[in-house]
Amino acid sequence: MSNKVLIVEDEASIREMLGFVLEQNDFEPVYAEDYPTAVDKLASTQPSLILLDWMIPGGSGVKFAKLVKGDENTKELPIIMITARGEEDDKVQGLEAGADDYITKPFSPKELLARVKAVMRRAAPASGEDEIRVNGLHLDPVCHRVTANGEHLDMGPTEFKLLHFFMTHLERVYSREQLLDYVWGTNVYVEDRTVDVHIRRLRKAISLHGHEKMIQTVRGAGYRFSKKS
Amino acid sequence: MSNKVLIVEDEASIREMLGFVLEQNDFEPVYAEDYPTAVDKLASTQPSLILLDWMIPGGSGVKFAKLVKGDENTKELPIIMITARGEEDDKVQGLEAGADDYITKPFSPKELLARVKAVMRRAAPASGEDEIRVNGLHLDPVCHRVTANGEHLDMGPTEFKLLHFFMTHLERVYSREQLLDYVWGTNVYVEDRTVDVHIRRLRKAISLHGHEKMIQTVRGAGYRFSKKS
DNA sequence: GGTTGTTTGTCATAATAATGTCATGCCGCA
DNA sequence: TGCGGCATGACATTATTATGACAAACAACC
Repeated sequence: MSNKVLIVEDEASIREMLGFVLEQNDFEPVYAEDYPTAVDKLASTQPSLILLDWMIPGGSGVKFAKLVKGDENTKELPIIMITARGEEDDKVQGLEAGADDYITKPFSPKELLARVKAVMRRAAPASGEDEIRVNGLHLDPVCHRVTANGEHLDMGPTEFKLLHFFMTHLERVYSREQLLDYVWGTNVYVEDRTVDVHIRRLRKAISLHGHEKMIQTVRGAGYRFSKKS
Repeated sequence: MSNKVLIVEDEASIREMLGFVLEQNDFEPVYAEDYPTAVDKLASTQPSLILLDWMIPGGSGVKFAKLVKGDENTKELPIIMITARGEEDDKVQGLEAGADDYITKPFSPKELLARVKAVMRRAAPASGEDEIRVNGLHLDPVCHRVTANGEHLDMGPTEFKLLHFFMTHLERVYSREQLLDYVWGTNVYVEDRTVDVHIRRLRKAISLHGHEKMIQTVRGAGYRFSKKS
C-alpha cells in the first residue's frame, strides 16, 4: 500500500503545513492547488487518501468528491474534507457527497494524523486475520491469543509476532537477520543474538505441550518452524 | 444484521443515485430493474429493506409488494415505495399492499436516508436493543442498566457504551484507536490514552463481583473483553 | 441566571511488563 | 580436545499501562 496523500488545498501555507505534518509521519504528500490539478494528480499519482479543502477555486470540493466517488476506479479512495468551523451545512453536504470524514479548521497535527490513520484503517481490507492451526497449536490474530490443545499460552508481543511469522512460514529456515527484518521490521537495529533470546522465550512459552520442538535450530543458518520432527 | 437494500427501479439513473447515496452511508445496494429480477434478487441476496418504485415494467410494484408481504419468509421485510408527486391514489394502494412507508420524487438524499433509517429502526427493534448477559453481567440497553448477579452497577454514559460494545464484541482485541472509532464515534478527536482512563473507570464500575477481570489488557495491542481468563 | 453535581478528557506520576544485552555454560562437530 | 555457535539466566533499560488528581464542559435544578 502506498502512503501517498493527495492534498487539495488552494492556500499554500495550509498546504505546506499539512504536507509537513504528513511527511513527518511517513506519509508522502502530493499537492494540488485547484480542481484541474487535483484531477490530474489523482490519475498520475494514485494516492491512497485525499485531503480535500471544501473551498477550492475552479470547482468546489463537492464536485471533486463526486468525481472521485463516482468513478469505479477511485470510489474506494477515502476522502477527508477540510472545513472551516461552523459550516455545518458544508459538512452535511460533504458527507453526502461521499467524504469519509471531515476535519474542522483549525486543527492540531495530532488530530489530523489521528483522522488520517483512522480513515485509512477503515479503508484497509483486513488481511492476515486468519486463524492458524499447526499440530495442536492455535494462533488467533484477531483475539490475539495462542492456545496449545485448548490451553491458553502466555507470551510477550514480540514472541507473538515471531510465532505468527513462523506459523505462516512453515518448514523454511530463516537467518537471524531475516527474522529481524520480518518480525522486528526494517530499520531497527538490534543485535543478531537478541533473536536467540526471543527464540528461547518463545520456546518456553509454547513448551506446555511440547510444541517447543517445532522451533528447530539450524546450526550456522538460523531457525526453522516445522511440523515434522 | 445485513445492510443490504434491494432497489427495484427501472430507470437506471435513479437506481444509481439511490445506490450511491445508500452506499455512502454504509448500506449495501442490490439492484433489480424489473419484476423477475426483483424476485430473483430477493431470494438470492436476502436484503433487509426494499426500495420499490411503483411503476416497474413486467408487473407493477403492488404485485411485488404483495408477493413479499404474502410470503411467510419475507413478510417482515420493510418496503419503502417510491412514487411520483401527486399520485395520491398510488400511495394508498401501495400502503394497502403492504408498504411500510413511501417517499415522493423528487427527494433529497437526506430525506431518503431518514426514511430508510426510520423504517429499519422500526423493523429491527431487536437490533442493538437486546439484553445481553455474560458471566453474570447483565446489560439492558433499553433500561440503560447494568447489573452484576442482580446488583445494580453505576457508571457514566461512556463507560456504558464501552461495556455495551465489549459485550457485543467478545474475545476480540481492539486497539485504542478502534475503540475510539467504535465507541466514541468518528469525527470526535480524543487522545488514545483517554481510553485507558475509561477502561479503568469501567473496571472499577464492574469490579463489585470481580467482573473487571473480563476486561483484559493486551500489551502492545489494546483491550479485550473475554469470558475466558 | 446561578448553583450544584456529573461526566469527561488530559496530564503527571507510579507501577508493571517487555526488551535488548551480556556473561556464562553447553553442545556439536572437526 | 578445542573451537565456534547456541542456550540460558540475570539485569538494566525502555515501553507500555494503571492510577489519581484536576479543570473544563455539561446537565439538572432551583
